[in-house]
Amino acid sequence: MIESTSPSPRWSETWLNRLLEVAPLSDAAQDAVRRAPQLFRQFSAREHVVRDGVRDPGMRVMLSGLACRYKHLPDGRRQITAFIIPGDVCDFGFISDSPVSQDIISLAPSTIGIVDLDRLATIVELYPEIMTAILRCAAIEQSATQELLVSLGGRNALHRVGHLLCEMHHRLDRAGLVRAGGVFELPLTQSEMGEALGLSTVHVNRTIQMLRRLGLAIWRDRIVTLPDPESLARLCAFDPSYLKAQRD
Amino acid sequence: MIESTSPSPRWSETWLNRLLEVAPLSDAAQDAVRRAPQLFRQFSAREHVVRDGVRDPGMRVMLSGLACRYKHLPDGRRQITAFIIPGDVCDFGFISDSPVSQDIISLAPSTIGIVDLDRLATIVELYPEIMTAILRCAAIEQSATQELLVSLGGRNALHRVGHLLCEMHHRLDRAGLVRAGGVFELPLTQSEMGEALGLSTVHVNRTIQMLRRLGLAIWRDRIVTLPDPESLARLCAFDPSYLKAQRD
DNA sequence: CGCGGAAATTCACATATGTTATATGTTTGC
DNA sequence: GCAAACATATAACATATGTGAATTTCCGCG
Repeated sequence: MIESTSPSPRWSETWLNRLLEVAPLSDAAQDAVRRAPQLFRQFSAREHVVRDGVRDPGMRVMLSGLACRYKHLPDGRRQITAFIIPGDVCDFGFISDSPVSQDIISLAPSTIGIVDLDRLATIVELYPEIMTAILRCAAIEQSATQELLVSLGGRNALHRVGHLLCEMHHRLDRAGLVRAGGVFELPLTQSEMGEALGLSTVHVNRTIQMLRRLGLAIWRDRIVTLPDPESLARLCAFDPSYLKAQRD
Repeated sequence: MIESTSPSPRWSETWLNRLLEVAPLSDAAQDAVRRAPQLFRQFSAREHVVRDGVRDPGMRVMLSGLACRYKHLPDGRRQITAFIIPGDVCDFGFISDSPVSQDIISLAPSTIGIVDLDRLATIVELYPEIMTAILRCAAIEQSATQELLVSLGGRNALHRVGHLLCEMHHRLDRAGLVRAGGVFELPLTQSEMGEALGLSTVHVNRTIQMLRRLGLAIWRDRIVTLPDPESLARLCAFDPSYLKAQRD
Protein backbone atom coordinates (compact mmCIF):
# COMPACT_ATOMS: atom_id res chain seq x y z
CA MET A 1 0.00 0.00 0.00
CA ILE A 2 1.32 3.41 -1.00
CA GLU A 3 0.12 6.58 0.64
CA SER A 4 0.23 10.06 -0.82
CA THR A 5 -1.29 13.48 -0.38
CA SER A 6 -1.22 14.63 -3.97
CA PRO A 7 -4.37 13.72 -5.83
CA SER A 8 -4.66 13.07 -9.50
CA PRO A 9 -7.23 15.57 -10.79
CA ARG A 10 -9.42 12.81 -12.18
CA TRP A 11 -9.96 11.37 -8.73
CA SER A 12 -11.76 14.35 -7.26
CA GLU A 13 -14.21 14.37 -10.16
CA THR A 14 -15.07 10.72 -9.67
CA TRP A 15 -16.63 11.22 -6.30
CA LEU A 16 -18.14 14.58 -7.15
CA ASN A 17 -19.91 13.11 -10.15
CA ARG A 18 -21.40 10.43 -8.00
CA LEU A 19 -22.80 12.94 -5.52
CA LEU A 20 -24.19 15.09 -8.32
CA GLU A 21 -26.15 12.10 -9.56
CA VAL A 22 -28.16 11.94 -6.37
CA ALA A 23 -28.47 15.58 -5.33
CA PRO A 24 -27.79 19.04 -6.77
CA LEU A 25 -24.84 20.89 -5.25
CA SER A 26 -23.95 24.58 -5.39
CA ASP A 27 -20.63 25.53 -6.96
CA ALA A 28 -19.15 26.19 -3.56
CA ALA A 29 -20.31 22.80 -2.30
CA GLN A 30 -18.87 21.11 -5.36
CA ASP A 31 -15.55 22.70 -4.64
CA ALA A 32 -15.67 21.54 -1.06
CA VAL A 33 -16.31 18.01 -2.25
CA ARG A 34 -13.36 18.16 -4.59
CA ARG A 35 -11.06 19.21 -1.82
CA ALA A 36 -12.46 16.91 0.85
CA PRO A 37 -10.11 13.93 0.52
CA GLN A 38 -6.62 14.83 1.61
CA LEU A 39 -5.04 11.44 1.83
CA PHE A 40 -4.83 8.85 -0.91
CA ARG A 41 -3.96 5.20 -0.61
CA GLN A 42 -3.05 2.99 -3.50
CA PHE A 43 -3.54 -0.71 -3.17
CA SER A 44 -2.49 -3.50 -5.47
CA ALA A 45 -4.89 -6.35 -6.21
CA ARG A 46 -6.06 -8.45 -3.28
CA GLU A 47 -4.83 -6.22 -0.51
CA HIS A 48 -6.93 -5.52 2.55
CA VAL A 49 -8.38 -2.03 2.43
CA VAL A 50 -10.18 -2.41 5.74
CA ARG A 51 -9.68 -5.27 8.11
CA ASP A 52 -12.48 -6.33 10.41
CA GLY A 53 -12.40 -4.53 13.68
CA VAL A 54 -9.39 -2.43 12.81
CA ARG A 55 -10.83 0.96 12.35
CA ASP A 56 -8.93 4.04 11.72
CA PRO A 57 -11.54 6.71 11.47
CA GLY A 58 -12.32 8.50 8.26
CA MET A 59 -14.66 8.19 5.34
CA ARG A 60 -13.14 6.07 2.59
CA VAL A 61 -14.11 6.77 -1.01
CA MET A 62 -13.22 4.50 -3.89
CA LEU A 63 -11.57 6.55 -6.62
CA SER A 64 -10.27 3.95 -9.06
CA GLY A 65 -10.17 0.18 -9.29
CA LEU A 66 -12.47 -2.43 -7.80
CA ALA A 67 -12.99 -3.85 -4.35
CA CYS A 68 -15.49 -5.89 -2.40
CA ARG A 69 -16.90 -6.15 1.09
CA TYR A 70 -17.39 -9.58 2.61
CA LYS A 71 -18.23 -11.52 5.73
CA HIS A 72 -16.57 -14.71 6.93
CA LEU A 73 -18.44 -17.98 7.14
CA PRO A 74 -17.65 -20.31 10.03
CA ASP A 75 -15.99 -22.86 7.73
CA GLY A 76 -13.62 -20.39 6.15
CA ARG A 77 -15.65 -19.53 3.08
CA ARG A 78 -16.55 -15.93 2.43
CA GLN A 79 -19.81 -14.24 1.48
CA ILE A 80 -19.22 -11.14 -0.59
CA THR A 81 -21.89 -8.59 0.25
CA ALA A 82 -21.02 -5.79 -2.13
CA PHE A 83 -18.76 -4.77 -4.98
CA ILE A 84 -17.27 -1.33 -4.67
CA ILE A 85 -16.60 0.66 -7.82
CA PRO A 86 -15.13 4.14 -8.36
CA GLY A 87 -17.34 6.76 -6.75
CA ASP A 88 -18.62 4.43 -4.05
CA VAL A 89 -18.14 5.10 -0.39
CA CYS A 90 -16.41 1.99 0.95
CA ASP A 91 -18.52 1.74 4.07
CA PHE A 92 -21.04 3.99 5.75
CA GLY A 93 -20.21 2.98 9.31
CA PHE A 94 -18.94 6.47 10.04
CA ILE A 95 -22.45 7.90 9.80
CA SER A 96 -23.50 6.30 13.05
CA ASP A 97 -20.01 5.81 14.40
CA SER A 98 -20.52 2.04 14.28
CA PRO A 99 -17.59 0.34 12.62
CA VAL A 100 -18.69 -2.18 10.06
CA SER A 101 -17.76 -5.71 11.00
CA GLN A 102 -16.63 -6.57 7.52
CA ASP A 103 -13.41 -6.78 5.61
CA ILE A 104 -12.85 -4.87 2.42
CA ILE A 105 -10.36 -6.20 -0.08
CA SER A 106 -9.19 -4.81 -3.39
CA LEU A 107 -9.81 -6.97 -6.46
CA ALA A 108 -7.71 -4.84 -8.77
CA PRO A 109 -5.15 -2.09 -8.24
CA SER A 110 -7.20 0.63 -6.55
CA THR A 111 -7.05 4.11 -5.15
CA ILE A 112 -8.96 5.13 -2.08
CA GLY A 113 -9.44 8.69 -0.87
CA ILE A 114 -9.73 9.34 2.83
CA VAL A 115 -11.74 12.17 4.28
CA ASP A 116 -10.98 13.05 7.85
CA LEU A 117 -14.16 12.94 9.92
CA ASP A 118 -13.66 16.31 11.60
CA ARG A 119 -13.04 17.85 8.23
CA LEU A 120 -16.15 16.16 6.89
CA ALA A 121 -18.20 17.49 9.80
CA THR A 122 -17.03 21.01 9.04
CA ILE A 123 -17.79 20.72 5.36
CA VAL A 124 -21.19 19.22 5.97
CA GLU A 125 -22.13 21.90 8.44
CA LEU A 126 -21.33 24.50 5.84
CA TYR A 127 -23.08 22.59 3.03
CA PRO A 128 -25.80 20.34 4.42
CA GLU A 129 -26.69 19.35 0.84
CA ILE A 130 -23.53 17.26 0.84
CA MET A 131 -24.76 15.25 3.78
CA THR A 132 -28.07 14.69 2.01
CA ALA A 133 -26.20 13.38 -1.00
CA ILE A 134 -24.09 11.03 1.14
CA LEU A 135 -27.18 9.71 2.90
CA ARG A 136 -28.79 9.03 -0.44
CA CYS A 137 -25.74 7.06 -1.50
CA ALA A 138 -26.12 5.05 1.70
CA ALA A 139 -29.76 4.38 0.87
CA ILE A 140 -28.80 3.17 -2.60
CA GLU A 141 -26.24 0.86 -1.16
CA GLN A 142 -28.79 -0.63 1.20
CA SER A 143 -31.08 -1.06 -1.76
CA ALA A 144 -28.38 -2.89 -3.71
CA THR A 145 -27.78 -5.24 -0.81
CA GLN A 146 -31.45 -6.09 -0.79
CA GLU A 147 -31.44 -6.73 -4.49
CA LEU A 148 -28.58 -9.16 -4.01
CA LEU A 149 -30.70 -10.79 -1.33
CA VAL A 150 -33.46 -11.18 -3.88
CA SER A 151 -30.99 -12.82 -6.24
CA LEU A 152 -29.84 -15.34 -3.67
CA GLY A 153 -33.33 -16.05 -2.40
CA GLY A 154 -35.32 -16.12 -5.58
CA ARG A 155 -33.25 -16.39 -8.74
CA ASN A 156 -31.56 -19.37 -10.33
CA ALA A 157 -27.91 -19.40 -11.31
CA LEU A 158 -28.46 -18.03 -14.82
CA HIS A 159 -30.48 -15.10 -13.57
CA ARG A 160 -28.12 -14.43 -10.70
CA VAL A 161 -25.07 -14.18 -12.91
CA GLY A 162 -26.93 -12.27 -15.59
CA HIS A 163 -28.40 -9.87 -13.10
CA LEU A 164 -25.03 -9.16 -11.55
CA LEU A 165 -23.53 -8.50 -14.99
CA CYS A 166 -26.39 -6.11 -15.72
CA GLU A 167 -25.83 -4.33 -12.46
CA MET A 168 -22.11 -3.94 -12.98
CA HIS A 169 -22.70 -2.79 -16.54
CA HIS A 170 -25.19 -0.22 -15.37
CA ARG A 171 -23.10 1.10 -12.49
CA LEU A 172 -19.84 1.19 -14.43
CA ASP A 173 -21.61 2.89 -17.29
CA ARG A 174 -22.77 5.68 -15.04
CA ALA A 175 -19.19 6.03 -13.85
CA GLY A 176 -18.08 6.36 -17.46
CA LEU A 177 -16.23 3.05 -17.40
CA VAL A 178 -18.03 1.21 -20.20
CA ARG A 179 -16.59 1.38 -23.69
CA ALA A 180 -18.62 1.23 -26.88
CA GLY A 181 -20.31 -2.08 -27.58
CA GLY A 182 -21.04 -2.84 -23.95
CA VAL A 183 -17.43 -3.67 -23.14
CA PHE A 184 -16.10 -3.20 -19.66
CA GLU A 185 -13.40 -4.51 -17.35
CA LEU A 186 -14.44 -6.84 -14.57
CA PRO A 187 -11.26 -7.97 -12.84
CA LEU A 188 -13.07 -10.71 -10.95
CA THR A 189 -12.33 -14.36 -10.59
CA GLN A 190 -15.16 -16.77 -11.34
CA SER A 191 -14.66 -18.11 -7.88
CA GLU A 192 -15.13 -14.61 -6.44
CA MET A 193 -18.31 -14.16 -8.39
CA GLY A 194 -19.46 -17.41 -6.85
CA GLU A 195 -18.70 -16.07 -3.41
CA ALA A 196 -21.04 -13.18 -4.07
CA LEU A 197 -23.82 -15.19 -5.64
CA GLY A 198 -23.77 -18.27 -3.43
CA LEU A 199 -22.67 -20.54 -6.26
CA SER A 200 -19.75 -22.91 -6.66
CA THR A 201 -16.95 -21.98 -9.02
CA VAL A 202 -17.83 -24.83 -11.32
CA HIS A 203 -21.41 -23.73 -11.60
CA VAL A 204 -20.48 -20.11 -12.23
CA ASN A 205 -18.38 -21.37 -15.09
CA ARG A 206 -21.21 -23.48 -16.51
CA THR A 207 -23.52 -20.50 -16.27
CA ILE A 208 -21.16 -18.10 -17.98
CA GLN A 209 -20.81 -20.47 -20.86
CA MET A 210 -24.55 -20.75 -21.09
CA LEU A 211 -24.74 -16.97 -21.35
CA ARG A 212 -22.03 -17.06 -23.98
CA ARG A 213 -23.91 -19.69 -25.95
CA LEU A 214 -27.05 -17.55 -25.71
CA GLY A 215 -25.04 -14.68 -27.16
CA LEU A 216 -25.88 -12.52 -24.16
CA ALA A 217 -22.54 -12.14 -22.43
CA ILE A 218 -18.91 -12.83 -23.22
CA TRP A 219 -16.41 -12.79 -20.40
CA ARG A 220 -12.76 -13.36 -21.26
CA ASP A 221 -9.56 -12.10 -19.69
CA ARG A 222 -11.33 -9.88 -17.17
CA ILE A 223 -13.22 -8.19 -19.99
CA VAL A 224 -17.00 -8.50 -20.18
CA THR A 225 -18.93 -7.79 -23.35
CA LEU A 226 -22.68 -7.46 -23.35
CA PRO A 227 -23.64 -7.42 -27.03
CA ASP A 228 -27.29 -6.82 -26.22
CA PRO A 229 -27.77 -5.43 -22.72
CA GLU A 230 -31.52 -4.98 -23.18
CA SER A 231 -32.10 -8.63 -23.95
CA LEU A 232 -30.01 -9.70 -21.02
CA ALA A 233 -31.85 -7.30 -18.76
CA ARG A 234 -35.15 -8.69 -19.96
CA LEU A 235 -34.04 -12.26 -19.38
CA CYS A 236 -32.95 -11.52 -15.81
CA ALA A 237 -35.72 -9.07 -14.97
CA PHE A 238 -33.08 -6.46 -14.26
CA ASP A 239 -34.70 -3.14 -13.41
CA PRO A 240 -32.10 -0.50 -12.50
CA SER A 241 -34.50 1.66 -10.52
CA TYR A 242 -33.17 0.22 -7.29
CA LEU A 243 -29.87 1.96 -8.02
CA LYS A 244 -31.37 5.41 -8.24
CA ALA A 245 -32.08 7.97 -5.56
CA GLN A 246 -35.83 7.96 -5.88
CA ARG A 247 -36.91 11.44 -5.10
CA ASP A 248 -40.12 12.94 -6.38
CA MET B 1 -56.93 -0.31 9.81
CA ILE B 2 -57.94 1.77 12.82
CA GLU B 3 -56.37 5.12 13.53
CA SER B 4 -56.18 6.84 16.88
CA THR B 5 -54.31 9.59 18.68
CA SER B 6 -54.41 8.18 22.19
CA PRO B 7 -51.43 5.98 22.90
CA SER B 8 -51.33 3.11 25.31
CA PRO B 9 -48.59 3.94 27.80
CA ARG B 10 -46.72 0.72 27.03
CA TRP B 11 -46.21 1.79 23.43
CA SER B 12 -44.07 4.81 24.16
CA GLU B 13 -41.74 2.73 26.29
CA THR B 14 -41.23 0.17 23.54
CA TRP B 15 -39.50 2.57 21.23
CA LEU B 16 -37.68 4.42 23.99
CA ASN B 17 -36.18 1.20 25.27
CA ARG B 18 -34.90 0.39 21.86
CA LEU B 19 -33.18 3.75 21.51
CA LEU B 20 -31.68 3.44 24.99
CA GLU B 21 -30.07 0.19 23.95
CA VAL B 22 -27.97 1.90 21.32
CA ALA B 23 -27.26 5.30 22.85
CA PRO B 24 -27.65 7.08 26.17
CA LEU B 25 -30.34 9.77 26.31
CA SER B 26 -30.87 12.56 28.81
CA ASP B 27 -34.14 12.63 30.75
CA ALA B 28 -35.42 15.46 28.61
CA ALA B 29 -34.56 13.57 25.43
CA GLN B 30 -36.27 10.47 26.75
CA ASP B 31 -39.39 12.46 27.35
CA ALA B 32 -39.25 13.87 23.85
CA VAL B 33 -38.99 10.34 22.46
CA ARG B 34 -42.00 9.24 24.47
CA ARG B 35 -44.08 12.05 23.10
CA ALA B 36 -42.81 11.88 19.53
CA PRO B 37 -45.44 9.62 17.94
CA GLN B 38 -48.79 11.36 17.82
CA LEU B 39 -50.71 9.08 15.55
CA PHE B 40 -51.27 5.37 16.00
CA ARG B 41 -52.49 2.88 13.47
CA GLN B 42 -53.71 -0.57 14.30
CA PHE B 43 -53.58 -3.24 11.66
CA SER B 44 -54.99 -6.71 11.70
CA ALA B 45 -52.91 -9.58 10.36
CA ARG B 46 -51.84 -9.43 6.72
CA GLU B 47 -52.75 -5.84 6.05
CA HIS B 48 -50.48 -3.55 4.08
CA VAL B 49 -48.69 -1.11 6.33
CA VAL B 50 -46.81 0.51 3.48
CA ARG B 51 -47.52 -0.10 -0.14
CA ASP B 52 -44.74 0.29 -2.69
CA GLY B 53 -44.55 3.77 -4.06
CA VAL B 54 -47.38 5.11 -1.94
CA ARG B 55 -45.62 7.25 0.52
CA ASP B 56 -47.23 9.39 3.08
CA PRO B 57 -44.36 10.98 4.86
CA GLY B 58 -43.51 10.21 8.44
CA MET B 59 -41.34 7.87 10.40
CA ARG B 60 -43.16 4.66 11.25
CA VAL B 61 -42.24 2.79 14.41
CA MET B 62 -43.47 -0.69 15.21
CA LEU B 63 -45.01 -0.71 18.68
CA SER B 64 -46.65 -4.11 18.92
CA GLY B 65 -47.14 -7.11 16.70
CA LEU B 66 -45.05 -8.40 13.82
CA ALA B 67 -44.55 -7.31 10.22
CA CYS B 68 -42.18 -7.88 7.34
CA ARG B 69 -40.69 -5.99 4.45
CA TYR B 70 -40.50 -7.68 1.06
CA LYS B 71 -39.75 -7.25 -2.62
CA HIS B 72 -41.67 -8.74 -5.51
CA LEU B 73 -40.13 -11.28 -7.83
CA PRO B 74 -41.06 -11.16 -11.50
CA ASP B 75 -43.05 -14.39 -11.32
CA GLY B 76 -45.21 -13.28 -8.42
CA ARG B 77 -43.22 -14.77 -5.59
CA ARG B 78 -41.95 -12.54 -2.82
CA GLN B 79 -38.60 -12.19 -1.14
CA ILE B 80 -38.94 -11.11 2.46
CA THR B 81 -36.00 -8.89 3.33
CA ALA B 82 -36.68 -8.18 7.00
CA PHE B 83 -38.90 -9.01 9.90
CA ILE B 84 -40.05 -6.04 11.93
CA ILE B 85 -40.63 -6.47 15.65
CA PRO B 86 -41.77 -4.02 18.34
CA GLY B 87 -39.27 -1.21 18.70
CA ASP B 88 -38.12 -1.39 15.09
CA VAL B 89 -38.39 1.51 12.71
CA CYS B 90 -40.39 0.18 9.76
CA ASP B 91 -38.20 1.76 7.14
CA PHE B 92 -35.41 4.31 7.19
CA GLY B 93 -36.18 5.88 3.84
CA PHE B 94 -37.10 9.15 5.53
CA ILE B 95 -33.47 9.72 6.52
CA SER B 96 -32.47 10.47 2.95
CA ASP B 97 -35.91 11.31 1.71
CA SER B 98 -35.78 8.30 -0.61
CA PRO B 99 -38.94 6.25 -0.31
CA VAL B 100 -38.16 2.57 0.01
CA SER B 101 -39.41 0.59 -2.94
CA GLN B 102 -40.78 -2.17 -0.77
CA ASP B 103 -44.05 -3.22 0.69
CA ILE B 104 -44.52 -3.75 4.37
CA ILE B 105 -47.23 -6.10 5.54
CA SER B 106 -48.38 -7.04 9.02
CA LEU B 107 -48.08 -10.71 9.95
CA ALA B 108 -50.04 -10.36 13.17
CA PRO B 109 -52.31 -7.67 14.64
CA SER B 110 -49.95 -4.75 14.98
CA THR B 111 -49.69 -1.16 16.15
CA ILE B 112 -47.58 1.39 14.37
CA GLY B 113 -46.72 4.81 15.70
CA ILE B 114 -46.21 7.64 13.27
CA VAL B 115 -43.88 10.54 13.88
CA ASP B 116 -44.42 13.56 11.73
CA LEU B 117 -41.20 14.48 9.96
CA ASP B 118 -41.30 18.17 10.85
CA ARG B 119 -41.90 17.25 14.43
CA LEU B 120 -39.01 14.80 14.28
CA ALA B 121 -36.74 17.46 12.83
CA THR B 122 -37.59 19.78 15.69
CA ILE B 123 -36.99 17.12 18.31
CA VAL B 124 -33.73 16.03 16.75
CA GLU B 125 -32.43 19.56 16.54
CA LEU B 126 -33.08 19.95 20.23
CA TYR B 127 -31.62 16.53 21.11
CA PRO B 128 -29.10 15.42 18.48
CA GLU B 129 -28.42 12.31 20.58
CA ILE B 130 -31.78 11.02 19.36
CA MET B 131 -30.66 11.23 15.76
CA THR B 132 -27.49 9.36 16.64
CA ALA B 133 -29.59 6.61 18.19
CA ILE B 134 -31.83 6.40 15.12
CA LEU B 135 -28.84 6.21 12.81
CA ARG B 136 -27.41 3.39 14.89
CA CYS B 137 -30.68 1.53 14.54
CA ALA B 138 -30.39 1.99 10.79
CA ALA B 139 -26.87 0.59 10.86
CA ILE B 140 -28.07 -2.45 12.81
CA GLU B 141 -30.78 -3.05 10.30
CA GLN B 142 -28.29 -2.92 7.44
CA SER B 143 -26.18 -5.37 9.36
CA ALA B 144 -29.14 -7.74 9.79
CA THR B 145 -29.85 -7.62 6.07
CA GLN B 146 -26.29 -8.62 5.39
CA GLU B 147 -26.49 -11.48 7.83
CA LEU B 148 -29.57 -12.74 6.01
CA LEU B 149 -27.54 -12.47 2.83
CA VAL B 150 -24.92 -14.69 4.43
CA SER B 151 -27.63 -17.19 5.28
CA LEU B 152 -28.93 -17.36 1.74
CA GLY B 153 -25.51 -17.43 0.20
CA GLY B 154 -23.65 -19.73 2.51
CA ARG B 155 -25.85 -21.73 4.84
CA ASN B 156 -27.87 -24.86 4.24
CA ALA B 157 -31.55 -25.15 5.11
CA LEU B 158 -31.00 -26.39 8.65
CA HIS B 159 -28.66 -23.57 9.50
CA ARG B 160 -30.82 -20.98 7.80
CA VAL B 161 -33.90 -21.88 9.76
CA GLY B 162 -31.97 -22.35 12.98
CA HIS B 163 -30.15 -19.06 12.54
CA LEU B 164 -33.38 -17.20 11.94
CA LEU B 165 -34.93 -18.74 15.04
CA CYS B 166 -31.87 -17.68 17.03
CA GLU B 167 -32.12 -14.16 15.67
CA MET B 168 -35.81 -13.82 16.46
CA HIS B 169 -35.25 -15.29 19.91
CA HIS B 170 -32.46 -12.83 20.56
CA ARG B 171 -34.31 -9.78 19.28
CA LEU B 172 -37.59 -10.61 20.93
CA ASP B 173 -35.78 -11.34 24.17
CA ARG B 174 -34.26 -7.88 24.18
CA ALA B 175 -37.74 -6.50 23.61
CA GLY B 176 -38.96 -8.44 26.65
CA LEU B 177 -41.12 -10.73 24.55
CA VAL B 178 -39.62 -14.11 25.44
CA ARG B 179 -41.16 -16.07 28.28
CA ALA B 180 -39.28 -18.44 30.58
CA GLY B 181 -37.94 -21.58 28.94
CA GLY B 182 -37.17 -19.90 25.63
CA VAL B 183 -40.83 -19.66 24.63
CA PHE B 184 -41.97 -16.92 22.28
CA GLU B 185 -44.68 -16.17 19.79
CA LEU B 186 -43.77 -16.28 16.12
CA PRO B 187 -46.99 -15.70 14.17
CA LEU B 188 -45.39 -16.76 10.92
CA THR B 189 -46.46 -19.23 8.33
CA GLN B 190 -43.93 -21.84 7.27
CA SER B 191 -44.44 -20.57 3.78
CA GLU B 192 -43.57 -17.04 4.89
CA MET B 193 -40.43 -18.28 6.57
CA GLY B 194 -39.57 -19.91 3.25
CA GLU B 195 -40.07 -16.58 1.49
CA ALA B 196 -37.46 -15.06 3.76
CA LEU B 197 -34.96 -17.90 3.58
CA GLY B 198 -35.25 -18.81 -0.08
CA LEU B 199 -36.69 -22.24 0.68
CA SER B 200 -39.83 -24.00 -0.45
CA THR B 201 -42.61 -24.51 2.06
CA VAL B 202 -42.10 -28.24 1.96
CA HIS B 203 -38.46 -27.95 2.78
CA VAL B 204 -39.05 -25.50 5.61
CA ASN B 205 -41.39 -28.09 7.05
CA ARG B 206 -38.84 -30.86 6.71
CA THR B 207 -36.22 -28.69 8.36
CA ILE B 208 -38.40 -27.74 11.28
CA GLN B 209 -39.08 -31.35 11.97
CA MET B 210 -35.40 -32.07 11.85
CA LEU B 211 -34.83 -29.38 14.47
CA ARG B 212 -37.64 -30.86 16.52
CA ARG B 213 -36.10 -34.32 16.29
CA LEU B 214 -32.77 -32.86 17.35
CA GLY B 215 -34.54 -31.39 20.39
CA LEU B 216 -33.35 -27.91 19.44
CA ALA B 217 -36.58 -26.17 18.46
CA ILE B 218 -40.28 -26.83 18.76
CA TRP B 219 -42.67 -24.74 16.71
CA ARG B 220 -46.39 -25.35 17.12
CA ASP B 221 -49.37 -23.06 16.85
CA ARG B 222 -47.25 -19.96 16.26
CA ILE B 223 -45.34 -20.66 19.48
CA VAL B 224 -41.63 -21.39 19.27
CA THR B 225 -39.77 -23.08 22.10
CA LEU B 226 -35.99 -23.21 22.16
CA PRO B 227 -35.17 -25.62 24.96
CA ASP B 228 -31.45 -25.02 24.60
CA PRO B 229 -30.70 -21.77 22.77
CA GLU B 230 -26.95 -22.09 23.30
CA SER B 231 -26.76 -25.44 21.54
CA LEU B 232 -28.84 -24.15 18.67
CA ALA B 233 -26.69 -21.06 18.40
CA ARG B 234 -23.59 -23.23 18.33
CA LEU B 235 -25.04 -25.47 15.64
CA CYS B 236 -25.90 -22.53 13.39
CA ALA B 237 -22.87 -20.39 14.21
CA PHE B 238 -25.20 -17.68 15.43
CA ASP B 239 -23.23 -14.77 16.82
CA PRO B 240 -25.52 -11.91 17.92
CA SER B 241 -22.84 -9.26 17.70
CA TYR B 242 -24.19 -8.15 14.34
CA LEU B 243 -27.33 -6.95 16.14
CA LYS B 244 -25.48 -4.59 18.44
CA ALA B 245 -24.42 -1.01 18.01
CA GLN B 246 -20.71 -1.59 18.12
CA ARG B 247 -19.23 1.48 19.69
CA ASP B 248 -15.94 1.46 21.50
C1' DC C 1 11.50 -17.08 -23.58
C1' DG C 2 10.11 -20.53 -20.65
C1' DC C 3 8.64 -21.80 -16.13
C1' DG C 4 5.27 -22.17 -12.28
C1' DG C 5 1.08 -21.27 -10.36
C1' DA C 6 -3.32 -19.72 -10.65
C1' DA C 7 -7.71 -19.53 -13.39
C1' DA C 8 -10.74 -21.63 -16.46
C1' DT C 9 -12.79 -25.67 -18.28
C1' DT C 10 -14.65 -30.24 -18.41
C1' DC C 11 -16.29 -34.71 -16.58
C1' DA C 12 -18.62 -38.03 -13.66
C1' DC C 13 -21.10 -38.39 -9.87
C1' DA C 14 -23.44 -37.04 -5.32
C1' DT C 15 -27.07 -34.60 -2.95
C1' DA C 16 -29.75 -30.90 -1.17
C1' DT C 17 -33.64 -28.87 -2.30
C1' DG C 18 -37.76 -28.12 -5.42
C1' DT C 19 -42.22 -29.89 -7.30
C1' DT C 20 -46.52 -32.05 -7.40
C1' DA C 21 -49.86 -34.40 -5.06
C1' DT C 22 -52.68 -35.96 -1.29
C1' DA C 23 -54.26 -36.26 3.40
C1' DT C 24 -55.25 -34.08 7.54
C1' DG C 25 -55.79 -30.66 10.74
C1' DT C 26 -57.05 -25.75 11.85
C1' DT C 27 -58.77 -20.97 11.22
C1' DT C 28 -61.97 -17.90 9.67
C1' DG C 29 -65.96 -15.86 7.82
C1' DC C 30 -70.76 -16.01 7.23
C1' DG D 1 -71.97 -24.12 13.60
C1' DC D 2 -70.83 -25.12 8.93
C1' DA D 3 -68.09 -24.78 4.97
C1' DA D 4 -64.38 -22.84 2.54
C1' DA D 5 -59.84 -21.52 2.70
C1' DC D 6 -55.67 -22.08 4.59
C1' DA D 7 -51.70 -24.36 7.17
C1' DT D 8 -49.21 -28.46 8.25
C1' DA D 9 -47.53 -32.91 7.28
C1' DT D 10 -45.82 -36.70 4.32
C1' DA D 11 -44.51 -39.19 0.10
C1' DA D 12 -42.47 -40.05 -4.47
C1' DC D 13 -40.02 -38.13 -7.79
C1' DA D 14 -37.39 -34.42 -10.59
C1' DT D 15 -33.54 -31.37 -11.01
C1' DA D 16 -30.49 -27.65 -10.11
C1' DT D 17 -26.44 -27.19 -8.08
C1' DG D 18 -22.35 -29.01 -5.39
C1' DT D 19 -18.03 -31.92 -5.11
C1' DG D 20 -13.70 -33.82 -6.38
C1' DA D 21 -10.52 -34.51 -9.76
C1' DA D 22 -8.10 -34.12 -14.11
C1' DT D 23 -6.83 -31.18 -18.00
C1' DT D 24 -5.94 -27.11 -20.36
C1' DT D 25 -5.24 -22.27 -20.75
C1' DC D 26 -3.51 -18.15 -19.28
C1' DC D 27 -0.42 -14.83 -17.02
C1' DG D 28 3.24 -12.91 -14.25
C1' DC D 29 7.90 -13.19 -13.46
C1' DG D 30 12.64 -14.23 -13.64
